[in-house]
Amino acid sequence: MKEQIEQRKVVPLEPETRTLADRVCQQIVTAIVKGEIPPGQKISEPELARTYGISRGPLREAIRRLEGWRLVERKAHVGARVVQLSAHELIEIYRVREALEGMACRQAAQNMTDDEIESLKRLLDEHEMSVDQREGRSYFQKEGDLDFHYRIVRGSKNSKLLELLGDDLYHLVRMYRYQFSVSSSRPKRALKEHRQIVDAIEARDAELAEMLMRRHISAARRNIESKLDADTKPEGDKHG
Amino acid sequence: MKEQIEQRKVVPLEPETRTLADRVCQQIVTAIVKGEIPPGQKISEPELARTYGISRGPLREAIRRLEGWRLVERKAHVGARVVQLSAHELIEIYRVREALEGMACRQAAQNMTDDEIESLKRLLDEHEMSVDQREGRSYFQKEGDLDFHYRIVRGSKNSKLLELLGDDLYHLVRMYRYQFSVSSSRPKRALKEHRQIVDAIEARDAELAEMLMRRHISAARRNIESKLDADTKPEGDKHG
DNA sequence: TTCGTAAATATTGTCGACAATCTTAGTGAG
DNA sequence: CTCACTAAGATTGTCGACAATATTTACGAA
Repeated sequence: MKEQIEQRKVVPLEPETRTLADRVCQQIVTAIVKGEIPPGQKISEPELARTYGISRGPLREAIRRLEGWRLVERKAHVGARVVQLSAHELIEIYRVREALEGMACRQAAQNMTDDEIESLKRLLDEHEMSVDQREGRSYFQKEGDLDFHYRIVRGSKNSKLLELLGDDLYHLVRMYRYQFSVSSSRPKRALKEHRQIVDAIEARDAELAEMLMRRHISAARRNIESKLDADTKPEGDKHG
Repeated sequence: MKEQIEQRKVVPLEPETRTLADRVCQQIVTAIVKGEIPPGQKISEPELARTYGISRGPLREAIRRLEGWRLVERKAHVGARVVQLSAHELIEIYRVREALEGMACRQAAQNMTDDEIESLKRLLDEHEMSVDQREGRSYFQKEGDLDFHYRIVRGSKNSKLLELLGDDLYHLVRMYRYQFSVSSSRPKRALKEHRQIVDAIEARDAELAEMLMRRHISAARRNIESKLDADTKPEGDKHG
C-alpha cells in the first residue's frame, strides 16, 4: 500500500551528524508548535537544559536561532518567552499568506512537474479518506491542510518563498492550530477547494490557480475572524 | 535645518543594556551588508572573536541568530559562511518583494496617517536633491531607495510584513547592492515612480498604489535580469 | 497593613578549557 | 609523479564556573 514513503534521510547509520544545539532546537520547535510550551511562557534555561540533558551553551544557541525565526522573543538579562500572537497578528499572517501563497500557486502552475502534480492528487485522495474517518479527521484539520500548502509552495520552485513560508509563518500557524482549535472547521469545503486548486495547476492555468488559492486562504482568514469575534464580543454579553 | 532627526534611542546614558551577542550580531550584519565580509566567505570563529574582542560564546550565539535570518549558512562541524545568492535567487527575491510590497503598498494606502504621508513626501524631496548632486547620488542609489520602501512597509501597519521584509529580505538586497553595483541605474526614473506611488497613497487609491509598486519592483527586477544576462551571456563571446 | 528598601536568591551573560571533528601536511607505496 | 593513508594542526562543539543583572523575599518604618 505505502509505495510512496517520504524519503527523509538516506544516512540512518551515522551517530547523528547534527549538532546538539540543532537537535534541541528542533525539539523545542516541536514542543512550541504542539503547545507543550504555550505562547507567552517563559523559557527557563536551567529548566530546559535539565529537561533535554544538555548544558546551557547549546541550549542558548538553539534559543538564539529560534529568536531569528521569531518563534521566541528575548529581552536582555531577563530571558526568552514563546511569542504570543494577538488576534490581530494572526490575521496579519493570513493576509501575508494570501499574497505569498497566491504567488506560490501561480508559480506552481508553471513549474510543477507532472509527477509532482500526480503525487499531489494522491495526497488529496488520502485526505479525502481521512475526513470520512473519525480519527483521521483531526489529522487533516491539523497537519494535513498545511501538508498540502507546503507542497504547493515547494512546487513553485522558489526557494525564498519556501524559506519565508516554511520557516517563519507555518510554525506560527501550526502553533495556533494546536492551541486554539482554530483549524478549518469546514474540512469538506476546504478539501473541495484544494481539488479546484490542483485542477487549475494541472491545467497550467496560473491566473486561476492564484485566484483560487487567494480565495481559499481568504476564506480561512474570515473563518478565523468570525470565530474571534464570537469569542471576544460576548464578554459583556455572556450566555443569552 | 535638520528638524527631522531619526529618533533611534532615548536612553543614551545606560552602559549599553544590550548583550554582547546582540551588539556583535548587529556589527556582523553591517559588515556583511557592506561587503566587508563578502558572500561565500567562511566565518572563522577564532578570527572574529579576536576582531571584536569577545569570546567565542556570544559570537556563536550571534552567528546562530544570523543563521535564523538566513544571512549565513552553517554546516555542522565545518563552520558558517555568508550566504551567496545565485543570480536566480536574487531574481526570486525580487519576485517575492513584488508580491509582498505590492500588498504593503495597498495596505499603506489604507493605513498610513496623513502625517506619515507628509513625511514621506519630504523624504522624496530630499532624494530629489540628492540625485542632482554628485555625492548624494550614491546615497540614493544605495540606501535611499530602500529607505523609501521601508517606510511604505511600515506604513502598511502590518507587523508580520515588516518582519519578513525588514529582517529577512532587505538585508540580502542591500548586501547585493553594495556588492554588485546592482542598484537602480535609473535613479531619476525610479524617483519618478516613487512620486507616483506616494500620490496614489495620498489619494487613498489602494488598487493603484499596489499596481504601481508592483510595476516599480518588476522594472527593477527586469533591470537586474538584463544586467545579469549581459554579464553571463558573453562568456563564450568575450570581446568581438 | 502597606509601602519602600535591602539582602538573598535565581537567572542570564561571558569566559576559558577540553573533547570531537574536520582540514591540511607529510610520508610512503605503487 | 600520483594517489592513498597517516599524523599533525586547526576549528567547531560542549561543558562547567564565574560575573553581571534581574527577581524574590525579608524586614522595618509610616
